[in-house]
Amino acid sequence: MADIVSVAEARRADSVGREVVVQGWVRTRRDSKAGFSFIEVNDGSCFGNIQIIAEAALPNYESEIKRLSPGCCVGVTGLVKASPGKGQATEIQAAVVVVHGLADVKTYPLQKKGHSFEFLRTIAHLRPRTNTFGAVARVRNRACNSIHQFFQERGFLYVHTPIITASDCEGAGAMFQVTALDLAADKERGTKGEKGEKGVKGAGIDFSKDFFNRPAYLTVSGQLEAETFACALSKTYTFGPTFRAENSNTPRHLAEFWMVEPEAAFFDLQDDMELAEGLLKRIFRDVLQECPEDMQFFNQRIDKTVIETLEHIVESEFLRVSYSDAIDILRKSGQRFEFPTAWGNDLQVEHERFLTETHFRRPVILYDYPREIKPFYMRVNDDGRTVRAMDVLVPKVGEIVGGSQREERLDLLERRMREQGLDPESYWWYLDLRRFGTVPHSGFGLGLERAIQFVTGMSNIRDVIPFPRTPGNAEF
RNA sequence: UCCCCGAUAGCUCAAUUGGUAGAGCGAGCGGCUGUUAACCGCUAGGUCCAAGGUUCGAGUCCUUGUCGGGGAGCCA
Repeated sequence: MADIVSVAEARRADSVGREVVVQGWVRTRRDSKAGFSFIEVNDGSCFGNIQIIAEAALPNYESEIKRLSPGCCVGVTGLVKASPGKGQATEIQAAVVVVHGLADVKTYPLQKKGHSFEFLRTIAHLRPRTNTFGAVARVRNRACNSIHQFFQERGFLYVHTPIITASDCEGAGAMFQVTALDLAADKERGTKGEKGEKGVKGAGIDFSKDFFNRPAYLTVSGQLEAETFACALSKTYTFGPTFRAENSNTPRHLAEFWMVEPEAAFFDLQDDMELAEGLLKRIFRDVLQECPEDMQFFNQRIDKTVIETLEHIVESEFLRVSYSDAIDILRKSGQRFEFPTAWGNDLQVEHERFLTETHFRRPVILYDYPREIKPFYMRVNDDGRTVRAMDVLVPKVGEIVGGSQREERLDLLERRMREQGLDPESYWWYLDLRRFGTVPHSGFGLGLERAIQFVTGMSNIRDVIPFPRTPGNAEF
């Protein structure tokens, strides 16, 4: 009886001699006048295809097999043999070829040739069938697995923070509002009655009658909620989707993206940096080891330096440079920058690129930023002018991790909130963590897609998430 | 949101100073072949993004819009 096996398994040399069934989608078919056809089948289990030898003697050879084209779905029963040709260790001599579904070659959008990523984005439902997007999917899966393993092995608890949140002031950018109200109907009412309020946000809408009796939003970060669990269970992390309604149109931004956010009690900024460095190295090492074929592909077709870069990073220490030292380096560099490099200004992309790509040529962790340019929850240093923030910057992608030691002192935290125009009242539960058994703690956020971009060398973030959400784009 | 660039065959792209639309790949047919981004020959295939405008004449110049790319801001 034939075993149902993956293409990955059938490709292994030790499968020679086995009677197997493989199932997948046709990539190409080449006919030989010697009386048979080569069919390449891929099922996503690995980068490579399995080559099927289909003899003309098969009963459905003329009726079906010779009509097979890219995109058709087949199941093949046959004997795995050592392949005499170049390019593959094994092939399958087909005894039975079942055609599950044909794909009309005139209308099927994917061809044997390479397509531009811009075009593939317009057929996001079919692009997983391409080499590149299959490889991205496998690498992304591997990275997610590594993230969980990394934290689980270190005793971090996976906490599910809410997707819908009522706190509209997490300070990480514009939010998507969530409502169960019929906004179209409410808008009509509003414009009929009070003409003056047209155009005002929420005009004519009474959110106290909404589902949550208040305005609600999609989360921009699980950090504040994760802190509540860190202040009880010590080491925690969240890993889930986050949403930003910013009108960002860049190859590094998405409206919906996945973020890893560890939050750990008794961790200071040093511990936080070590944790971030360890996590990134773990992801890189695992992907290199576990996805060699996919990485080889990225190295050949996408970015000829990715493997070398990742190997180098895994072996070397991330540099740690204070914000103040970074400003000194930039000022003394002799480089001309569009934006001034004065102490107190936030670093611009050009500055980050100079540091990671020209000056240090590797990942850098910057820390101790000016308090004015960082959010309220970051712990103020003894100098009073900096906070314990840290950003991990990598070449090309830029900021991949942003984190900090959190302010655990109630009075200072409240003062910082008022400084930034926030009302401590609305953060009563967050402040309770400092009121009752406060603890030094730290955490960071890792943008999953940016990490995948860095690992694969893919230049546009829209091509490392299955279904990208960006301004004006949610077709699939 | 701002700046720059682009949109022509199914895909990737050409088209001179404004003068009747081209190639490669893909597709169809034929040839050849243990092939592997196969190869060789022939054939078909176009609302030149949309709407206005300038002109005897617009793929080409102008305006507006839509979509895409690059850069910037916001950030992860």
